[in-house]
Amino acid sequence: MSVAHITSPVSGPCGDDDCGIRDVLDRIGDKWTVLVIVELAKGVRRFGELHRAIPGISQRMLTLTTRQLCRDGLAERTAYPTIPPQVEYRLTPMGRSLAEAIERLAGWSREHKDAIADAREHWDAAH
Amino acid sequence: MSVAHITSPVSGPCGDDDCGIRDVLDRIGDKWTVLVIVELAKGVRRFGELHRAIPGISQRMLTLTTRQLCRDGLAERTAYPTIPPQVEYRLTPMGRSLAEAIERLAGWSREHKDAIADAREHWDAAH
DNA sequence: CTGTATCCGCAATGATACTG
DNA sequence: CAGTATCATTGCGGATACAG
Repeated sequence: MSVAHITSPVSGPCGDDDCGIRDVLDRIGDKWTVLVIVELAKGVRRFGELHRAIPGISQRMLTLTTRQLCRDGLAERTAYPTIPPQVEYRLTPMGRSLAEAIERLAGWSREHKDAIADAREHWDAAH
Repeated sequence: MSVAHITSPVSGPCGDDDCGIRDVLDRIGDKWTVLVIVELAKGVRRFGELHRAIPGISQRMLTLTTRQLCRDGLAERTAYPTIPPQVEYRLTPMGRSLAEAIERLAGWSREHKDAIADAREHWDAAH
């Protein structure tokens, strides 16, 4: 019982009103999770397919990322005991709803990408 | 010249279709940015107010975070040369639109928080 | 093919002291 | 009050080798 909650400096029980925000970011704010979700949003994918579809990710990180998605109930893993083994990942309904929310954020990014780039240039020029 | 693109394993020019997703996360995926944005979404805030409103953040990280928000055109800084000095931060229109997008994500989190917690318990029990 | 197990470096963050 | 400067720490993620 009482698993060690060693690390929870900020993501505590939302001290004020940011309930949920830190939660999401602790879940998708890492380097690879969103990319995996986005790829899985396109359909069922095998381990190797994900690996190839997401350039730069290591086997290790892909394993860790998919595992956490499964743990959080955002994805499901199906292993076929064939030889060689074959494993499929797919989003759960909850995972798909998260994928939609992420897509909206991506939309924001696309809309404001240029404005941000401009702001940066402007700022960098003055500093 | 060809500036050294030493590190841009993923955040490159969106190799496939995830255009924008990595961009946003590179901007708000860190430990403090969203918290500052959310706090500023409530209104104008002074440096010290932000510091107190966001438990656990260090002066250093608050400085770095606000500065990046300004650089990206998401927030504005107004310094009054009084004694002691007084500095105000506020979101720009673009910053407010991002705050809204974030709030929607937070909404998702609140909606699915329990389901995720359940999924974790279930998973942890079986592993 | 789909992972595990180790080792390791670096970048992000924290802590502390100092300044205008 | 609102930073800046510096050092210490830590944990994420990369590389590599190995396994079922």
